[in-house]
Amino acid sequence: MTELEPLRNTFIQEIIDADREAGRHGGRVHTRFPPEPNGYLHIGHARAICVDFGLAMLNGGLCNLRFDDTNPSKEGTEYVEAIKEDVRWLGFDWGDREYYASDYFEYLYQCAIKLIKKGKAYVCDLSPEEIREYRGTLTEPGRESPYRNRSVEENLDLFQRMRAGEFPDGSRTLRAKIDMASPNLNMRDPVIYRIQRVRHHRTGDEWCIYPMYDFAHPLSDAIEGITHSLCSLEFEDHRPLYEWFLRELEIEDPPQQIEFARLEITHVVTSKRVLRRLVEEGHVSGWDDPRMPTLAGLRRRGYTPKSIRTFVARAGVSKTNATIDIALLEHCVREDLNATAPRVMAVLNPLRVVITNYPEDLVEEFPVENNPEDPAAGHRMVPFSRVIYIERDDFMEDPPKNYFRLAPGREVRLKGAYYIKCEEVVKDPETGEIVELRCTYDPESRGGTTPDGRKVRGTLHWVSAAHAVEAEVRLYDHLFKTADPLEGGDIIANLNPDSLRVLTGCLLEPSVRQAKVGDRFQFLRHGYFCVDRDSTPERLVFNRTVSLKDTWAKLQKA
RNA sequence: UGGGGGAUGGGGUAACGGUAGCCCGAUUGGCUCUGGACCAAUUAGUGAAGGUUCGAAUCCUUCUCCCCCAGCCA
Repeated sequence: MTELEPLRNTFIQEIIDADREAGRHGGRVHTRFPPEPNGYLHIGHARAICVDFGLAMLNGGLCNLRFDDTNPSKEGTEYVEAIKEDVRWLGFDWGDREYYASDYFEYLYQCAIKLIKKGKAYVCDLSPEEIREYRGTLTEPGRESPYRNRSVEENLDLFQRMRAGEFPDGSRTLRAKIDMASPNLNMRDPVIYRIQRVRHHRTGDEWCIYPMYDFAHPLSDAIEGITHSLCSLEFEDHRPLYEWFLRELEIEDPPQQIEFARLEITHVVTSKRVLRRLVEEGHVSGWDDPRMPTLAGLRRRGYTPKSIRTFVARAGVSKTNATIDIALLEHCVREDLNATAPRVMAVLNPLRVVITNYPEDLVEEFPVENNPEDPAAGHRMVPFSRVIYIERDDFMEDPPKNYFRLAPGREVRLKGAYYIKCEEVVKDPETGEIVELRCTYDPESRGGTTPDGRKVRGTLHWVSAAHAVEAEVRLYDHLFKTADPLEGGDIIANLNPDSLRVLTGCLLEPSVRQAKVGDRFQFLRHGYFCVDRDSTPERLVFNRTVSLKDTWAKLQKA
């Protein structure tokens, strides 16, 4: 995965280098990717995955997959399966190191007991509202809980009875005894265990008390021998707490938490809450709608894992909150697909062309290269006959001077076949719509060049009417029309009404007939497309992954 | 007006006291049987003000702006 190489150029790598030089952690590098199984992974997670796994890989270390499943009310097995599939798809392997915070519940419980015995934790009877009141504010210190100075014995007894299920949900908590006057709110006696009678997806009804993230995370890292615990910026404030637990529990060779910025992209939203809303309100067809920034959506859209890794590496990793232009992501898929996707001719909006001087029943086959970027890809034979279809946009009755395509009296090249000249435009007498072009071909131009070497500026793609395969093509655009989906405060108002255009009756060259779900192609002069899972042999369905850069479109706009 | 972070061309990201570089984008030109790709060039930057120094994006001082934190979420 050489595309991950730029990750060496990050402040995290510098820390790793310094650690190794100092001989810390015995020179080991061991990271973890710790998703909470409460939703689908999205492009934002891709950075975390690439950084966690990538940095381990780049440093000859290991990365664990650990499900942070300490809140059963939101989590479920369906998510763990989806997450595993997505991480694997992105190209990473955690070997047999698939862990769950819930595997450590007993150990965590014992750690809590230890804290109580040290006088560093206590059972608190305050209600959630009271805890909030006692916590103070950003500018005022908190007040100590009246239960703060219970004896070790009483705390031990109460905590054991919490576990035994003697108290109702929410009635008591176990809290770390730190400092209610700390300017860091996280240090104001944070709750480390709550009572919650919710069935856990792995431990079932074994527990009715569950540890909080701040408590479970450092200890899970410690158990797994993690050296560098990488997380996002909002946890910077939690680092003192992370370290407090490790210190109080006398963990040897403790892991260190290092924070970096989340990945934000223009025209994209990565909030789980918002993504869920889009799905639930039907603005998209599901979590894997090709417009969704989920890994499942990107996969269905046709993005390659490699292009996403490249994107993450090129975007870089820092502590600056930054929004990367979606153009970089699109550039990365184009770059990958340009090198690998077989070319195919597809007429999305067909215009019938009759070549009047071409024999009525003749069918010729022309070789067309599968990928000019890759000679090894070879070529295929494409059938040609008297009636063909070209793109409606490739003809203009009254063209501007910089239009190189077909127009009355003009000559163009049909890719790999012949030069044709437009002789007549046939219109529907009622509507005036152009229904057919009547052209002549130059037999001398067979294969795409003429002996006289005359230049033709335009080369069009085409399909033979008699051999064409019909397909549905779904054209996707950014889900949000504004670079910042939150602009103006109303996400829904910023939805791009043209984010999906479904084209039916598209005509493709016959070589695509065998295409299987997930196969990727470049439709010549259009963009990159892949076969959608809705596709059947009778009814092919393609998704546009990304368009080709279109300088003509740009010229038109100007 | 508590605490924790952050500011380098249009968007990202390097440079760790010594030529501000790279990627994306944009623009221009070249090439082309994809108006793609490719090639070349251009564009444009150290948040502000002081200070230290032969020399400052980098060190010091002050200021400005932005992000995060008051879940029994992670």
